[in-house]
Amino acid sequence: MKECKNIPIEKIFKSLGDPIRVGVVKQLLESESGEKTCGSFDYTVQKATFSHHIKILIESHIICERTEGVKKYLYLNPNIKKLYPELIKMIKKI
Amino acid sequence: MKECKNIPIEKIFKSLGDPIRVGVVKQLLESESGEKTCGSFDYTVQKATFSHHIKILIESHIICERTEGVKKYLYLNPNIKKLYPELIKMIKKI
DNA sequence: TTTTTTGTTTGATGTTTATCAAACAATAAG
DNA sequence: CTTATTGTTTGATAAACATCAAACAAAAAA
Repeated sequence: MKECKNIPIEKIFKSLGDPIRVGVVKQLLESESGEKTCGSFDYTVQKATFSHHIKILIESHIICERTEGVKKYLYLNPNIKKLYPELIKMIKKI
Repeated sequence: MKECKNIPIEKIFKSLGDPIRVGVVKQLLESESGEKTCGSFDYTVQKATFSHHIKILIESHIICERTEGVKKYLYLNPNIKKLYPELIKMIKKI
């Protein structure tokens, strides 16, 4: 099974196979600036749980983070957009 | 989170978040006729395990089955192709 | 009728996952 | 220095998952 720049497709699918995680990506796509702080998302779990999901998205290289003071800004990995533009299209449809 | 005709996107992603299952879809895409019997796939697990993965793909409506005598033919769900053509494109890239 | 082919189901086992509460860490503000 | 804000880590728990071997089922062939 070929891989695209070390981001295997099944890992991407697995990462997005959870409503909270796919919700994060959707909310990022809908955000004006393209980035959001962890605390600014809509989610239905405890923040510890949410933090866990964010970690998974970062480890699978779907999102990136940028720290500014005490806040952490999340944004979509530009590589993912380039490698799998179809993925973005799909999630925008939801 | 909106759904497309009762096939929620995160369920699709979850189903495809496994190398064996995404491999099944890929092999179907590569097959001339568009369908294959269970036994004709390349896989690295016991047939009981493979059968389990096939069940998951069918329950998430990614593939369909058609029985002919003692054989069972699998093919991609035409609805998935219509609703998420991007998905097919992604998997073809692998 | 017996055997072969094709695939499923069951039961067991170990792993991974999602979740929470509580404690923690780092920065900023008072 | 103390408190508030923002987010992470840890430890525990229950559920889901991947896997295998063995038994099973249904149709076809011998």
